Order: sequence, then C-alpha cells, then structure tokens
Amino acid sequence: MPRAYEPGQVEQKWYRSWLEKGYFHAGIDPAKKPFVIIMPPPNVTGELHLGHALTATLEDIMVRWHRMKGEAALWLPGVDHAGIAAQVVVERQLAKEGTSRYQLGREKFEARMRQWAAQCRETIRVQHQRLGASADWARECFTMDEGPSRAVRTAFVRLYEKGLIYRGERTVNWCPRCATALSDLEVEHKDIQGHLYYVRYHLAEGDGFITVATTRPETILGDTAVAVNPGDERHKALIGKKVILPAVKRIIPIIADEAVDPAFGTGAVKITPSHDPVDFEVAQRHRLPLVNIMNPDATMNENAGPYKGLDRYACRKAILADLERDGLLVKIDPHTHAVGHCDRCQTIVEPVASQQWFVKTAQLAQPAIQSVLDGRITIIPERYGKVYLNWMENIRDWCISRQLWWGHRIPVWYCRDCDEMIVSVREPVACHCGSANIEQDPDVLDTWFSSALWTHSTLGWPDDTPELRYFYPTTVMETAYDIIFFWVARMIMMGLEDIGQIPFRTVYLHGLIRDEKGEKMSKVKGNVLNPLDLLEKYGTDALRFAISTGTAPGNDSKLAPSRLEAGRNFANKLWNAARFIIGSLPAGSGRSLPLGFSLKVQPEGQLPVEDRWILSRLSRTIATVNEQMEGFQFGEAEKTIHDFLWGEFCDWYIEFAKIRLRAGGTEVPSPAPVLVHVLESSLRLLHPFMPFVTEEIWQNLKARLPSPDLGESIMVAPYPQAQAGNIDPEAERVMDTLIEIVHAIRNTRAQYKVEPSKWVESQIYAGELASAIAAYTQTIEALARTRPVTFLANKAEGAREDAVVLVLKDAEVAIPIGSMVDLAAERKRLEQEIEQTQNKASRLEARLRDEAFLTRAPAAVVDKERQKLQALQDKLGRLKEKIS
RNA sequence: GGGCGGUUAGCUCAGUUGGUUAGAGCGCUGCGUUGACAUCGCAGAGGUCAGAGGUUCGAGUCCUCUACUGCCCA
Repeated sequence: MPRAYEPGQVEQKWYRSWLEKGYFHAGIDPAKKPFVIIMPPPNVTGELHLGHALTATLEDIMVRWHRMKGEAALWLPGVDHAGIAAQVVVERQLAKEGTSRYQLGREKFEARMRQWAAQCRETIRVQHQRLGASADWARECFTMDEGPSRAVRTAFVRLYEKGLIYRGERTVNWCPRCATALSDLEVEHKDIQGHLYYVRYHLAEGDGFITVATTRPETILGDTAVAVNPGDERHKALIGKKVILPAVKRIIPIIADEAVDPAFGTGAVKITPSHDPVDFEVAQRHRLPLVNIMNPDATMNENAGPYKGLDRYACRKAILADLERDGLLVKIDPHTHAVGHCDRCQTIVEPVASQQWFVKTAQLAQPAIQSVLDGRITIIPERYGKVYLNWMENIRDWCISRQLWWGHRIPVWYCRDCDEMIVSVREPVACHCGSANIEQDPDVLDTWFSSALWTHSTLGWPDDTPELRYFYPTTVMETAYDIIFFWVARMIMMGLEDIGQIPFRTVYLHGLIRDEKGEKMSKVKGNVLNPLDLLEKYGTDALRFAISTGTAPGNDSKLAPSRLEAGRNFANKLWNAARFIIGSLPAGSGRSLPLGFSLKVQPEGQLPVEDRWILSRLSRTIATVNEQMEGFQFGEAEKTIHDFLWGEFCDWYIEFAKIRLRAGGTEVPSPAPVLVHVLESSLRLLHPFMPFVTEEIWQNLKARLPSPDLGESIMVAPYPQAQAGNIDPEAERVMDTLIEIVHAIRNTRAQYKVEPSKWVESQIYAGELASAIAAYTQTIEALARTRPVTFLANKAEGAREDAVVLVLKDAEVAIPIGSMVDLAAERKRLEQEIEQTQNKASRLEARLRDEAFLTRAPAAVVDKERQKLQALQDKLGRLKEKIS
C-alpha cells in the first residue's frame, strides 16, 4: 500500500468492477423491501454542476445504505429534455454557425436537438459515474423516450376528458426572445428602477381631461378604456364620458371598477386588456374589446398605427416624444416596481392575452394538500411543509403550452374541414367527420408537465407493469428546495391523479451550494466550480465528504477549499490507519492471520480493557449512526463516524495497540483481531459516504484474511448493526480515566515547558480503579512520557509540597516539579530573564525622569510608558520570588 | 404587502423530543521528523450562543418583542 491514498488510482477500477458485477441493478424481489429513489433528471443543457453533485451524493448515500441493509434498492437515473433551456443552448450554437432554427426548419431542428440531447445524456452519465453514483443504468430514462412520451400524452388526454385541461384566451407571460408563453413559476420578478408617466387624455366632448398614470406608456396603443374606482369622488363626474386616446385618437370610455386602487397615481388608470392580467379581467366584466398591439417578438403590430414595426422600447421613446410634443405628458416620477423576467434568458416578459392550454389545478391540489396534512408524505426539513401548503392553497391554473419546437407535441389535432378538435393518445388518421385534412397543434408541452409524471412514467405507466406495482410509491424524493413547486408539488398532484397513490413517502430537500463568499455560482460571475475538477484534485470521496458534511437539510452551504482538504485528509488518515493495521498483522503464510482467527470478536472473553472499550464505543457509534441515518441526518452521521475513527480509534486505540504489539509475548492477547474487526466494521459504516477509499482498503484487508464469509465487495456487504452486548460501561470508565491521566500529564508537561525528550515522575491515586489503572503503567509511561509512575494508596500520601496535583474525575495525579525542571538550568534561565527585564525597566525609568519627555509627549504616551514600567516591575518581582 | 429562515470561537458551520463543563473543520500560538499518517502528532488560546423580556428546577434549544440580514411568494 502506498504511503498516501491515491484516489485517481482506485476510483475508476472499482466503479468498473461494481458495474460489471451488476450491483447497481435492482431486481424485483417480493421477499425484499423495496427502497426507491427516482433521480431528478438533470437537464440536457451541458454538464453537471455542484448542485447535481450534491444530489448525486445524498441519493447515493441513501441508496448504498439501504442496499447494504438488504433492501431492493432502486435508484433510477434519467435526463430531462428541458424544453426552453435546451432549445436556447442549441439555438446559440446555431447562431454561432451562422444559421437558425428557422433556416433549418422544424424537422431538422428537432433532429439536431435529439443529437445534442444524446450527447448530453452520455456526458451526464459518465459524470455521475465519476461521482460514484450507484444508479441502475439499465433503467435509465429520458423524458422524450417512447414510454415517458406516451405517459405524457395519456395524462394529457385523461385530464382533458375529465375537464381538467382546457384551451382558452388568458393573459400569459410571454417571453419575446424565446417567443413562447411561460408559466407563472418560470417568471422571475425583480425590482426595477423605472418611471411613472402621467398622461393627459382629453374628453371627446368639451375641453375637460383626465390624467392617468402608467409605467408602460407604449401600451396606450392598446387601451380600450380608462377606469376609476366607483367610490372615488375626484372622478365621479367623469364616469360614462368618453376620452380620446392619444397617439392613435381612438375614442374609449371611462368606466368604474372596484379593481382600481385610488391611491395609485391619479386614481385613474388606463385599461389595456391584451397586455395586463388585471385589465383583462376588468375588460371581461365590462365587455371591453381586446386590442393586441404586439408581435411575438415584442415589436409593434398594425394595431399600433404609426408605431408599427418599432420595438417595444423604441415605441415607448417615440410615444413619449409625441406626447411631450402634444403637451399631453404631465409629469414623470421615478418609480420602483416589480418586473417579470424570463427565468431562462432574463428578457423582460410581456403579459399578453393569448390562446393557450391550461391545467385546472384547484381540484388536483386538494388531494395533494391532504397527503401532506395527514402525514402520508413527510417533508424534510419540516418548514418546507408550510411553504408547500401555502403555495398549494393559493395555486393558480397552469399554462402548459409552449411555442417551442423541442418537447412533447400537444396531442391535439384540428380538423380544417369541420373545426372539430381531436384529443388523442395515438395519432389520428382522420377527423370524426371523415376528413383526413387534420393538423396537429404546433405547440409543445411545458417540460415540467412530463416531470410531474416522472415517478410513474419511469416505471412503465400507463402500462400496468411489475415495476410499477413493486416500486411505486417510491420511497424518497430528494432534490433542491428551489424546485419544490416546479417538481415536487406537481409530482404529488399528478401521482395522486394518475395512480391514486402518493408518488413518494418522504421529500428530502437540500440547500444550495454557494461559493466561498456565499454567492450563488453562475457562469456569468465565473465562480462556478466544476465537480470533475474538484474530484480530480481531491478525490471523489473527499468531494462527497466536503459537500455532504456539516450541513443541515435545506440549508445553503459554502464550499471552501478547506472543506475539500478536510475530506482528503480524512481519507488519507483512514488509509494510513489501515496501512498500519495491515502492516502489523502477525506474520504467517502470506501475512494472513493465524488459523482460527475470526472477525467475530468475543468480548466476554478475557479481553483487555482497551479492546472492550473500543468495541463498546464502536457499538455505540453504530447505533448512533443508524439512528441518524433513519432521521435523514446524513451530515451528522458522517461526523459521528469521522469522530469515532479519528478521535477514538486512531488517537487512542491504535496508540494503545502499538504498545501491546511492541511488547509482543504471549501473556497479552494480540490486538490484531480487534484492530481488524473495528476497521472492517467502520469501513462498512462509512462506505455509503466514501465508497471508493472504503472499498480499496476493504479489498486490501480481505486479501490478507482467510475469511471467505466477507463477500466479494463492501458494496454488497451488510451494513453494521449495533451489538448491545458489546456495550461495556466499566471498560469505558477505566479507559476514560486512563485517557484523562495521560491528558493531564501531557498538559502539565506543556505548561511547564518540559523538553519533549525528558521523562517526568508521576504519582497516581486511582481509588477503586487502582488495579485496573496499574495494569496500564507501561502505557501511561509511553504515552505521557512519565517514569517512574508510582501508585498511591490514598490521596494524602501524594500531597508533596513541591508537586503539581491534578484532580481528575476518578483519579488524581501528582507530578513533582523537580522531576520536570532541571533546577540549576531553570535558575540560570530565571537569572537571565531577570537581567533582561531589569535592563528594560532601567531604560524606561530613565525616560520617565526626562523632563523634556514628560512635558512634551502627549499624556497618553507618557501614561502608556508608565504602565509598561509597572508591568515590568511586577514581572520582576515575581521572577525574583521564584529564584529566592 | 404575505410567508419562511439566519444571527453560536478570528472564518465557515453543526448542535432533532430543553438536561452535566456549548462542538467540528480551517485559522492562530507553542512544541514535535520515537517506523501508520507533516494530507500528521501533542498541548493551548479563543464563545455573556444578536439584544431584551418571559415560561421552567434547568433555555443555544420553547414563547413574545426588537435590531440586523437572506430567501420565497405576490
């Protein structure tokens, strides 16, 4: 074994071996309890980032743990076609090539997308494998595969037939750059420092006017009314009158509607039903016409009259100039307001009334709310349960149509001859009227529509498959908290709708990984850390350790290099402990243990205290770890294992064992079996977290042991279970006392600056533990560098005047000062220090007698010097006292 | 505007039914190359757990308020 752990050498070797042996595959086994995680599929937009690495790590921890517990552990991987996001990526590639999707045409563009998706799928799989992900690759799915696609069409048709999907004209969020509608969730609201423009609308009759305030003056072109609050006295007289719309000179009415906030602007607002959701509703109530003034790319259309062809912001400028010229622009106030941006491309979205497909959500939400309220689904951390319920209870209809070329085409056909609509899972050949002149809806579905089905579409739904029957409901849904609505909430609705059962029992939400300064990683900022670079530099286990330890569920974490180093150091520490243990195994045939050696250690035999102690501690550690795992406290569990291995096993047990090994002989049993047993158990305990280093060491160990019952890989070895019989409070008490004694002596040595090589004398009083402690005289001597050690029958005997007495919990230790310090040398050192101190003090005294200094220097400086002198004199006094 | 968090050692963070003396990693100080490990060892310094009040035998942990700060939704 090399001196340091070299992750690069071993990781790929073991991953390939696991893969070849088929350990990742979860078969249907009615005798076993299934444990199922459906992986949230990464987008086919490029490579995995650290968030994916965290997802993969946490899910792998759970799956490996359950697999080792003997369950049928299925981790089903997949990738998501990612509608807009992926289309944006490929469109950018096309732009670089000097072409566009329009030039390619829909069919060729789709082929190009498929090619890109296949490439990403491969990249993502390989990256997951580098992370050690023990996913069932044979079951890997893609949202656009035949099965999931059929699931999408089936779900759509079923919802349509139940009246839960409808087509209608509503105000949707329109991204002019992506040229598609978005759902409310895909819009990011940001506060923008804008302006509030006050514009005068003249009455059609007479010379009165009304002033309205707006943040988007270009939408004046689409106004079909001016509205005031019916209770607003200022404008009461104008209700029912008509005004002339500036710029386009259309005559529009002044109406009264409760929706108008009298406190906003002048209390009179323009109504632009095609370009504002509130105005749309007002228009519905008052049967106002809709005037759409924009093209899909947010340039002005023919309804904008003279402004036709201008971009929305150029149009704003032009209109403002015209209003100014005509004396209709009353004033401009600075105004901060929230403006929607496209989640994917950050373009400002336009609210636009248009024909779209919607899911009626209210009815679907009810059972989804119930499933969390009654505890069938548990959300971790708990507080996100409230977030979920709050959203579900205020849910709004979900716009699912997208004007994209990449995604699941909406399974609706329109007949050109009879205007009939055909909604069908399979592609129809003809309309009911007999006409074959039919055309499919050009739009595709929101990507999240297919995601919502992912827990069952991946298991074969809509077919009644054995997989679906065995693995559904799945066990855990693990993902980042920022997609709780996109993903988790809709999955619960659709799982309940399609299957009639919850899709998963537990939702585990992790936080975001930020950079060292706490900022969100983004390509724009250039602070993105690539997981592959990190695992190559520090090792995969170190990376996994760094991102999964020391964080609580749902909390963001900062990733600093020191965390990665800590992970690497831990792997190396374990590696070296193993190296020591393997190196110290009794020489025999091929360094294997003598015949009769067994991993099954029998603590009831006459085992030394430290053996019983470490076995007891191991058992407690195993119990704690299992408890923490059950409670989804993976970070805590990892820390528990880390602290046991480093702070107890390495720091104390191995140090005690060294002394026994050095002594040799036959009267003391060899520590080898216990060393091996504790190491081997700990490796299994740690394996879900750090799969590679544990397998490498375990295999090294196995090669030197004659035990055939170990199995062929740690991956499929049983997870350790605590043995209550190994708990040994008596051994713990003795060992604690031994540790305390060693600590106390070392501490005193350090305080008195005793040379490391010097031996000091010590006397120990250990009361009822005396004989137990006395058996470890040699060990205490070696570890604390104290000799001779004598034992006292009672406390009084130790009370020598020149001894430091240390009072411990179950013992007392006395160390004669003379044994620590060479009195002659110490006297010399003290004399030197006195001389130096005296010199300094003299110089200060001289300065403080200097009249010039005293009168000219600032009082504070003089004061400081006086204080210095005082401190020196005080020190001098104490030094002199010591020497006398 | 509504909701949810955070504030614990110099830094980054753990601390799950309230229970002895509040922990870790990194950093810092001093010492150390005795054959597992310098990716290490030994020892140490460093915290009125944001502030105020309350409940309790007992509060970092529960309640109320305040301050600062972050996120989500509208």
